[in-house]
Amino acid sequence: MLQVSRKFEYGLHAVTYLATKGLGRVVTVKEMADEIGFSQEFLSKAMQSLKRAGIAASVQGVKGGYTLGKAIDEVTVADIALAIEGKPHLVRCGVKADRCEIFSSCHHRGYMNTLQHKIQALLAATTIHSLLKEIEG
Amino acid sequence: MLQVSRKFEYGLHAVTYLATKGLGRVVTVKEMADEIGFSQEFLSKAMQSLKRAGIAASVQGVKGGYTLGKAIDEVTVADIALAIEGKPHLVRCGVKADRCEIFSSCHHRGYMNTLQHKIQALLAATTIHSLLKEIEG
DNA sequence: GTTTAATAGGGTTAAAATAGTCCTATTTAA
DNA sequence: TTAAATAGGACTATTTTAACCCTATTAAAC
Repeated sequence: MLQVSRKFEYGLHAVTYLATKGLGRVVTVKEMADEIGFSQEFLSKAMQSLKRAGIAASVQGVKGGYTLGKAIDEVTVADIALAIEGKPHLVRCGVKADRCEIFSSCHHRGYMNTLQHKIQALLAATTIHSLLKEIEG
Repeated sequence: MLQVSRKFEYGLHAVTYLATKGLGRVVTVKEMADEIGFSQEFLSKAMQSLKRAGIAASVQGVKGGYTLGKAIDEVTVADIALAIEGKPHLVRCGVKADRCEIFSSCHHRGYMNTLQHKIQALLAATTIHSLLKEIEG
């Protein structure tokens, strides 16, 4: 259905939230979940993915939490999608050839691949910095 | 995960298959399923959707089947996606506001909407005619 | 007229993906 | 030592997608 996952939406909100708080400020998952308005446990998973990708940095222990791991003009929406949803596959055969019954005779692969790259380029064209500017007006 | 549905893939293959056969030729679902290589029953559903949208035309009864309903330069990949998957909703709140817990406080809606429109524009930029040229080289 | 091969489509089941929860371990400030 | 946080594995529930089954309708051929 060409829809992003909720986990991605959560992650994007979290990153923009962290960004408005500034690079230094350590924010707990609880605070973000309360402030933005969704499930703490699930947001926590998104944060772990963002951390592994270096987009967020974490501080463990009491007084711990998350901060941004990179400058806001060095992270794009595509990076966040990659961190949370993994490599994009517009069509099944991208995941694994044997996912498609007609892999060998398929004529659309070239087109679908370029289409996917173009969509990726759209996501990569927005940095958190530019997204914030759009939000704040 | 930003992936198109299999039904859409089926439909796109069917449309390009019909296109190579020419506007006049009536083709059965069985022939297409055999030739392209997938489930007749499921492809049948895709064809019904394409027919409702006017992209395919049908002939009932013995010797019946499907033909293209429009000229190949008047149908875009976006039209096929719309016919088969319905109106696109990149994010849940597009489907229905109450699908999102934070609808009223959400800051990303504007961006996600423009992103969606850009993706639609990508799909709308390819007609069956241009897709065939790409395939046939 | 009857048979046959096709589309039309409702309804149900099966499988896969997504979302969400639970539990335990680890870390570190107080 | 306690408490508040991240880390992450394992499990469950929900939703979506894919597939299947069955019956009706249509129209050519006989």
